[in-house]
Amino acid sequence: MRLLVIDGNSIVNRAFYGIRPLTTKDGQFTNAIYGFLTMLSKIKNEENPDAVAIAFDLKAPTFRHKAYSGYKATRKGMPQELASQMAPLKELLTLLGYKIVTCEGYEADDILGTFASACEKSGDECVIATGDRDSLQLVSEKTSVHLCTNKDDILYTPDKIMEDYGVTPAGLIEIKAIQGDSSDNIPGVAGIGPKGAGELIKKYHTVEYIYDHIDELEIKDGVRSKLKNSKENALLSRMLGEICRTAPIDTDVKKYVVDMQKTSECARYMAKLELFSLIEKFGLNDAPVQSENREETKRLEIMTDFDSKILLENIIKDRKLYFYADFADNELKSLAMLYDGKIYLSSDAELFEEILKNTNIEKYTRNSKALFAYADRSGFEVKSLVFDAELAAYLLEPSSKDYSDENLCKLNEISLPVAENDDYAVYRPLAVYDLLCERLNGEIKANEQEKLLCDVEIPLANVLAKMENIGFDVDRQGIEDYGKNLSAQLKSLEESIYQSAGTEFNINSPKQLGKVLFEDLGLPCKKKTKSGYSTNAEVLEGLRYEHPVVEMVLNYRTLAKLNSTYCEGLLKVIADDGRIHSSFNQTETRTGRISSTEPNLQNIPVRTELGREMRRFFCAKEGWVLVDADYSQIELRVLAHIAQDKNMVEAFRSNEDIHAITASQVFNMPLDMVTPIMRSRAKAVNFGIVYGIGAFSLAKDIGVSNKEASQYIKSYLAHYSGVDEYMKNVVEKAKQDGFVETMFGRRRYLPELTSGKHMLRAFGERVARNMPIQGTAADIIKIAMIKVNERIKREGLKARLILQVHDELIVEAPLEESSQVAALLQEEMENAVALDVPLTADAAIGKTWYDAKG
DNA sequence: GGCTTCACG
DNA sequence: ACGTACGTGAAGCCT
Repeated sequence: MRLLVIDGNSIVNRAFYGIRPLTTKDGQFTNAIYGFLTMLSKIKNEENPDAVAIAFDLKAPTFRHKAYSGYKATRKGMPQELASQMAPLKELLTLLGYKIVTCEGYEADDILGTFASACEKSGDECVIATGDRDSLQLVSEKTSVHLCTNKDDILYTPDKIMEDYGVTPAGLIEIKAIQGDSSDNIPGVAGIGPKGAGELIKKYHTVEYIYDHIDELEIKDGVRSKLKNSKENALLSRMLGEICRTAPIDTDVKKYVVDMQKTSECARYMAKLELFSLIEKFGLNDAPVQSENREETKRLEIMTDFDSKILLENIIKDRKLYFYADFADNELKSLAMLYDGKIYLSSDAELFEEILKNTNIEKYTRNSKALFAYADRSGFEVKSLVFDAELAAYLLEPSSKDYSDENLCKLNEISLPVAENDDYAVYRPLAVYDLLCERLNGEIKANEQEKLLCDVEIPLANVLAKMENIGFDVDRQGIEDYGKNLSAQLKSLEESIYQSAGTEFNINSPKQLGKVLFEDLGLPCKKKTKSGYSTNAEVLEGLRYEHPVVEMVLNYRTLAKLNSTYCEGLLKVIADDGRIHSSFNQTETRTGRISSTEPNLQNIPVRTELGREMRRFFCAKEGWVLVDADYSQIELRVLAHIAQDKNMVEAFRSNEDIHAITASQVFNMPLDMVTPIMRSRAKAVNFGIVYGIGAFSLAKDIGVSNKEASQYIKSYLAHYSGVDEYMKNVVEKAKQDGFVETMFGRRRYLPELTSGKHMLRAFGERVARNMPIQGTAADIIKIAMIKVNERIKREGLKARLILQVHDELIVEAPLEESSQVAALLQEEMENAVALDVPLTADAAIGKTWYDAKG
């Protein structure tokens, strides 16, 4: 037989650098994939092999995976633009029926050498396709090398090697030992290059012979002394330069016969990568249509009458289960399991618990937070939940609004089976859930997001489930009294406003209010909205002294907000247990933060004293206290780390007031001369930088001229040059990749960057600057939450995490645990990840949220 | 259901 | 010439 062995890494490099950058609409680079497959097709046509093996190096893990355990961030090796194509390429090759060969501890070269030797023994023919002349040493009567160069491909046989180099293939190893190879860290003999090495080997054949007869050789004394000086290096190089031929791989040629079965998947995958010309090249044109037709005729099979025990045994044998669970009133309503292509429906809570608790059943599901919550209420832990399609889809496309199974199937072009009964229609996606999960998981792997999914999002769902179940104790009576007080004040304010304005109108209607202020009273209008006059607080502030009614309206607004959103709003959602159980949404934000709804506990007032009073009603239960810890300047610290800004890193290491230091840098004066005004301006610049700043908005924010504001920014970026560089680079990279990412590989795609509209593009650029910072901070506190819960469990405490507010965690703890909890909370938050700057968190203890917040 | 406003990080 | 900082959720008005 004739075996073609592809040097995968070498060919993919050639493809990447040889073909202009190509990307899909959403920014996935595809030029290396395209180039590889084109080259593969050409080589196959020319060489006509019976079997094909594709060898790859096992790539070193990238830094992100190590960051979780505190590894310092450095990335080397292949550029991201190429690295991001490796996984999709391998997936596609596999779908095309090729076998990929890798081997722990061995490089692709060694795999080539091993195949060559094996063919030698078995009498098969071997053709090695590579772009790298290193492999020429493997040439023999049975092995040829198909060398891909920029111009033409050259086929090397022993004769061709003799013609080009004047030595045998084995002689090439000897030449290399003397000549050296800087790219492989092979030293060779100092001062002798390819020409000199070639002459020596042509004459004396081996390095060993040269050194055994060093004083008898007919060579110049200069060359002799160079050889003598580098003897050790030369002998070492001789060893390093010889390709290993004994990698532990399967060399049975028959196993590498190409067998393409998944034609339709191939065609779809290529279509997804927008490589339409390849579909034709590989003859896959008709594939998708056929497969759609086949799938459409599939009927949904529902099983309702079966023995739970037998099914459970079968599932345990499979070690894997795809299922949906639905709940009603905190009870299991239906459990739908995919087994043997059929849907098994059950409401057997015992079976459900057996499955969830079983470590040997890998569970693939959706809405894992609800599962965790159910298990938490029932008093057991879910084990081996390895995949959640919603969470996976969120990591793949965080800007999406619809993670329903139907939509995910649609996006992945998976057609659903037909349901004959409407009641069962909801299970249609479950019938193809194995396919969907496989597809999503493949993409997660291709994006290198497995750790983010398995070590962050899935465990976090468990933490959030427990937080929702526990809830936050509130003082109902307190809120009611506070609300009554507000209502009374509102009533009297309302009358004063009518009197002052000289007319009765709905103060809550911006439209009516605008008419009264700007038409009836004739106040000057500075700003407009789409639908009329703007009456927001900023505008009203400006009119405060123009007319007494303005101040009253401002007050009215403040009180009305407190009353309706907070007093009335919160009273509506107090549960029977006297606590508020917010929902924490894990797939809502485009940056990786969590959000909170019904009610939103992440925007309880704090900035004004009156509003802050609300927090007195959020309390710990009898005999317990709240322990509240928040990160100090987490986003700026993340920025210092990501941008690797020497100055800013130093500032944080000094543990001084960062805004004051910034002021002293921007205003160029000693730290003790910084005034409060200067500090507050510097603080605004720091915030602005994180948000992707413009001079106009900064000027508006701190009330200085546009010119002055842009001066601040200029000075800031001059002092923090690492930040300046980061801000430029991150936008540049986002334009190339089509997305930005956090330290942990969370992505956000930015189609805005390719927009022709200036506004939209500028927005995309600000987001590119902001998301890696906000997102990394979000990743960090998520990791901290998981660690805090693990720690509390490990130490056997009763304390429990009840709330997260982006950079703040709240734990409810028995009074006697409070100092231990405060210490562990601070410790886990500060050590959640290791950055080049310290992370600091401050913890405080109190009976209510008001008291516990620093 | 879109718009405006305002609460939080 | 454009319009002006990132990320959320809730309430109320109005079409």
